[in-house]
Amino acid sequence: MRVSRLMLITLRDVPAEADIISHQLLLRGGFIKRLTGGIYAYMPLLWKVLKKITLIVEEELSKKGCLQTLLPQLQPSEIWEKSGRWKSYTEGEGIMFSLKDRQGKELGLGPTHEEVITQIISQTIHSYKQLPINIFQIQTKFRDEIRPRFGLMRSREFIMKDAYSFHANENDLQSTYSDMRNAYKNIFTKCGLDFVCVDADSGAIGGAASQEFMVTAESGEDLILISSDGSYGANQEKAISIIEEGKLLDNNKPSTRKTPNQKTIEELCNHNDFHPSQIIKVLAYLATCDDNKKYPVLVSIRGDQEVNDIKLSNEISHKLNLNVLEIRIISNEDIKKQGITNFPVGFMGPDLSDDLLSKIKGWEKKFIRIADNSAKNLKSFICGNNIKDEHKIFYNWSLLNTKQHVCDIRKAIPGDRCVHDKTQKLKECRGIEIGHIFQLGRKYSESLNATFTSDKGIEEPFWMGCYGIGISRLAQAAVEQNHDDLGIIWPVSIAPYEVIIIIANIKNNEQKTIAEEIYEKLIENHIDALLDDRDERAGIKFKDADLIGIPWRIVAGREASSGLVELHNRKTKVTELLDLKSVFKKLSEEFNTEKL
RNA sequence: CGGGGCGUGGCGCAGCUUGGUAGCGCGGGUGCUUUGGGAGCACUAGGUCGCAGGUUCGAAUCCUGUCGCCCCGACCA
Repeated sequence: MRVSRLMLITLRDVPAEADIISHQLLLRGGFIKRLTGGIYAYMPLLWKVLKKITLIVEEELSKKGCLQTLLPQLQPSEIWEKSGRWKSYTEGEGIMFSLKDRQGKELGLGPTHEEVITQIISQTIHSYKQLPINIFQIQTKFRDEIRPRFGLMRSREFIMKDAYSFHANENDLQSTYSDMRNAYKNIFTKCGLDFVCVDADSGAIGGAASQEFMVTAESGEDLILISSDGSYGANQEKAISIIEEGKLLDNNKPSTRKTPNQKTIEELCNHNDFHPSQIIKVLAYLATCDDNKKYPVLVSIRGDQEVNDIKLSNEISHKLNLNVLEIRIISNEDIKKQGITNFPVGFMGPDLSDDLLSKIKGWEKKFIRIADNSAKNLKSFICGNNIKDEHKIFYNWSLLNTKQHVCDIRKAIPGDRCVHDKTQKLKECRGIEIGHIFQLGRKYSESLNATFTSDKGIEEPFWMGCYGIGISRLAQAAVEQNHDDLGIIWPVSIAPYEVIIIIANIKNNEQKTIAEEIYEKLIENHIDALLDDRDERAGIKFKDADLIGIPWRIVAGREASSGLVELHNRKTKVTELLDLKSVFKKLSEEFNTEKL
């Protein structure tokens, strides 16, 4: 391609809409153009990048025996009703765009395709003999994000690769899952990215095991925790760790103590000789579920620890067998609105009586009581006495007449010791999620009644897996990770063009001739080359080449008359003055091309 | 949803406090000079000042409403 025909419009100033470097560079280089909030046009240069990523993905998936398809984006509400996701995806903070057609029938714009593919597979596949199946598509997805931001990182319309696998049994699912994990590692390595694979929460998709692939970058939206040896990594939403030993509380006689106005752990410790790890912190939450009911939840956790809301929300989901749409701390306003006068905020114990809820309207009248292991494991502790300005001290669980659901809802933090190896500690880094793989199990096949006949002649729901890659997000993540103050430094494998040949002075015929000769030879040898034939000053061409991040630059300039050109590497910034033969030799080594 | 900020040629901004119907830099076009790191000079084109009301002799500027965009928060007792 000749730059004169490339529609290359670069900006010197940073557009005000962009905040992070990758977004700024993509805009300045003319890779993307915003149409409206969270919706972008992929300009020709970026489309080349996206196609290269796509090719790598297709090639690696094809190696694993995946089939490619293209599924409808407009989807009827019925299949989403059946899977139980219509409400949670369209109401409240749901992310699905929904609309009505002229008959008044409800449709959704696909944010993902579990429902569609499950229905189609169940209609076409009937026997275990036809399994397993692993099928994927690369296409535009729509999500009405609460807050789109950072350009392609969190946009409302984006390109995603999603694959779905169907199996006769769990073992087979697990083996495909691990196949796909390897395929993903190959894909991201080929794309030239630094990434980590971490344990993850499966979120609204649901299912059992799930892992995320993260491109490490300062601006990442996710906090990930990694062991120093790299053998354990998890999203903080999911991370587990060994809790620091607390300070043991003396085994004194249980009693109560007046603690006027000491509502917080800090105040309690300041006024008494307590350590936060000796106190049980009790938090009242309100969970809104997809049965339209609001459930009060009483959470107990050791005073020096924090609650992981995702873990908490998952536990409630499991316990009630419902989807939790929203979970939040019960606010003073809630209490006021409900007309409860004696709610002992700051002085609650795990045994807070359900009687408090008796007059409440619109909430369930019993607390779901959840105790984190950290609280349950305390032999002797301090906790609220359920009366204003009073705490129980030197108490133990057998003295509290209460039944708790005991589990792990503790937030792991950097510095915690690792479960797999006590000598290692978790360190934090930020990541951009570019891939996510799930073992869905039979959640969707059961709800959508998608079955096959097993080798025993019995109808069984499929075992399913699903595997996503954010193609457009990956492109931007690559920029976030690979740039300098001059612009983008694309990894060669996904660069829009591999080589740019600059004619320093277009009016100089020797330069022009030698540049054209190089250009033709590169094109002949299937090297993706750009020829900057614009009638511009050399400086502009250098700036543009750097900004749009072409990995190799050849300059036909001053030395053209003696048959020499410059070969410059964008990343290493090494420049060599070479004759044509040497240039071709070097490039043929770089690109594994025999002919050059 | 809540809070904050911003809407003025393609991009970045000034003007608004104290009303008098738009200006700068970049970019575009033409010409001359220049020619290895976003050139210089001259000329030139391009704007219903987001939109709708209102106040006023007169509104980019003041008032009301509305739409759009960006940022922060979705939090512990």
